[in-house]
Amino acid sequence: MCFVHQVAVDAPGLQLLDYSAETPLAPGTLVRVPLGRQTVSGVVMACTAMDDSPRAIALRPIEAAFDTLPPLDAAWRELLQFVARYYQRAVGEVIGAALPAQLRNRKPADLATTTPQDLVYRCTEAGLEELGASLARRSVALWRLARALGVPGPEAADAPPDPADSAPLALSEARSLHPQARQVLAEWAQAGWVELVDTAPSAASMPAPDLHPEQAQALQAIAASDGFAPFLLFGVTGSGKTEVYLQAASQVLQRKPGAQVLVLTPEINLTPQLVRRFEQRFGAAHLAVLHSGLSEGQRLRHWLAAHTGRARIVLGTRLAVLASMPSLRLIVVDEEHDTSYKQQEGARYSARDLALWRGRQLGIAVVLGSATPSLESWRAAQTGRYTLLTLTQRASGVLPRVRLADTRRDPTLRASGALIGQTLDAALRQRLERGEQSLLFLNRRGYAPVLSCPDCGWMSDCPHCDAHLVFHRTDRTLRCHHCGFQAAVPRACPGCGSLDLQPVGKGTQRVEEALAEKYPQARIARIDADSTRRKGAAASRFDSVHAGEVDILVGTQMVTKGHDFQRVTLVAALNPDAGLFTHDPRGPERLFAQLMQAAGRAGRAVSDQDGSEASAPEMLVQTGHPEHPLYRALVAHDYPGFAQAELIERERGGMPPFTFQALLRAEHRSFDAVVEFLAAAQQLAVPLAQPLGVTLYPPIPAALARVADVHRMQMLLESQHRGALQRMLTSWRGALAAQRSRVRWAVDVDPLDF
DNA sequence: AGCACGCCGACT
DNA sequence: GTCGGCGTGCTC
Repeated sequence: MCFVHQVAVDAPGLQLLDYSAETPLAPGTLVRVPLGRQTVSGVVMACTAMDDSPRAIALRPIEAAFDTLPPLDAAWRELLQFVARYYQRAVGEVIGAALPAQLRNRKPADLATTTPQDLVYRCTEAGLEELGASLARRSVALWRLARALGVPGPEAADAPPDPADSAPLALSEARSLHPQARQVLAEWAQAGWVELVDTAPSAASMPAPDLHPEQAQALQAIAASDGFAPFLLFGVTGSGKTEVYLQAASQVLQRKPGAQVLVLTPEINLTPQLVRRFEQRFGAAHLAVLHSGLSEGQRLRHWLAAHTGRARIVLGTRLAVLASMPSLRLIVVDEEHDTSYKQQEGARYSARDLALWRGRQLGIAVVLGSATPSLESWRAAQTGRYTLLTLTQRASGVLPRVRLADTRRDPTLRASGALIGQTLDAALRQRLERGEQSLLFLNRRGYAPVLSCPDCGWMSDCPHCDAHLVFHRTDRTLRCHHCGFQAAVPRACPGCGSLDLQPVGKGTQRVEEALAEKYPQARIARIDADSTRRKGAAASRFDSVHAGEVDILVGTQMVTKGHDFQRVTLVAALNPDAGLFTHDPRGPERLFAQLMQAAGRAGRAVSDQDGSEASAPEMLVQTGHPEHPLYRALVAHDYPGFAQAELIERERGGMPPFTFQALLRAEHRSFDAVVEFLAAAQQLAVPLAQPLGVTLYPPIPAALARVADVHRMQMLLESQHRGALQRMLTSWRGALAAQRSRVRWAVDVDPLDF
């Protein structure tokens, strides 16, 4: 007697494969199976007794099972299959995205050592006082450990230690700071410098603050819900959405022993404050974090904590939506409009949409939070599919006043290269005089987006992409932000030999330089992808802003996310107009969200020196189109009005959320090959699309038509009905695969970028 | 994705 | 005469 197991194997491009085993294995069991010459991990999806019917392929046996692990439950397996089906990918590819790499390339025996419960240490008062002095000056790793526990650095040796500095440190984290962390911490515990924190699942470790009436009402609605209940929590920055998440989570955990909560956030490294609040409320031991910045070891540990139910709260980025959570009872999606929830390679899933799918599957509440919801969610709330919960009060001060500075009437901006108009200049000087902080943001890093020759019109274009090389002044390079190409700045124009090459446009570096020249007394910091590439660089820059060591902060969108700057009273957008006139239909929506989010960074500064009242928080937008409805809505803080207008446009244009879309993307080094492939694809699509009422659009070049010498084109499909589009895609995909083209292609369902 | 097999250029 | 380039095909 023998049993056939259908296994989802960790190999992109593969559907379920059949393997044999002497004894039946439960569905969900993680196994190691032979695949060609190698051995890979997989998940048993089904098991049947072997019949006598002859098979085309001889079965190979399952090599081993991870029998110390609980099997993946039916709900998770269904999720896996759904993602593969809906996003038109092989199951094997989704497995690769969902399981941590260490599960995928480890043997079951190796796993036993990583499963014991994480230990969490905290510094004692004695430790805070004495530990620092005991450390050899040169052991950087030991200092890293000590600092993580809250031990003050050597420079602060004179100041009395503050017990509030003590921070809990999990052994799993400590290992990444010091290779022998286990031993070192054990020794420190012996010396009485650190103590083990009780990590038994118990009541919350920090009391919850009182809610204001709107928050209480929202919490009440979530708590009272039964079955699948999607909520849109609509509230401006500072209106206390996070506190609603925390207390909703807390209620769920109290109500049902062992229950789990999933909290999704766009980019975890930009939202340390959110992580900290969940840690403080529920204790680090009950929290698992899942994001791409973790080491493989950490990733495995946190994944296992979620899978075994040890973690009560799982906080993570989009990939966390695929985590195994056997007792999931509540899902929160913070900043639900954020486009980083959409995976942009491989299985192009939307974590926000999958969160809703899981919520429906399990019959639980899903809370989507945003100050500027996606139009999809806003419409769902308008039509009653989601329950709208609104927070209008801002706990931490008033909303900043938004002012539009008309750049057309500003003589100072006439000069070529001028960046700071009169209005902004006055506002900046006022902040500098009062010792308050300002935040300037623009969407270009580098010094200038392009270097150009005024004589012959030559531009610094990337030889490998259809994009400009960006001029970086600090190291005098021209860099392609798409393929990484770098070149030295040419001495003379390659076109005509002119020596007068000019930077055109403004990047963060150039703004920083202009500010330094204009305000020599100001302390200026720049935060963008270039200045924060080093690990921890972003955090230390944000810290110095919080500490008041910076007067003017310049950055890209990065600075508008996640961080509350209490001392910032002025936020300025230097040149956001480009976002108004893109060909991207979601351009305005994104611009509005970005500006609103930036506005939220301006808090009510508490003047700490002489007790005088701080400036009222203000946002300034430099624009040549102050009459534009988007800016009008921004000034009025009127998201609903803006959304209403955009939705009317969308409906008129037959665009999402009124239709459903899919994109076939194709790319190859040979342009002709791509054209040929898409022409064939279109031919195949016509007979499939017609009976289903799916609209086909002709192939067009992608927004970035060439990246690293690879040509990219795409073709759009649209339908009134999700189901019809799905059926069309499934059969089309089969026909395309049968083409055996050398062109790389993939279907993107519900695409965000065109 | 790996990892084969499979036919064409520069080396000991 | 080989070593090896990566194009295409398969993995139960």
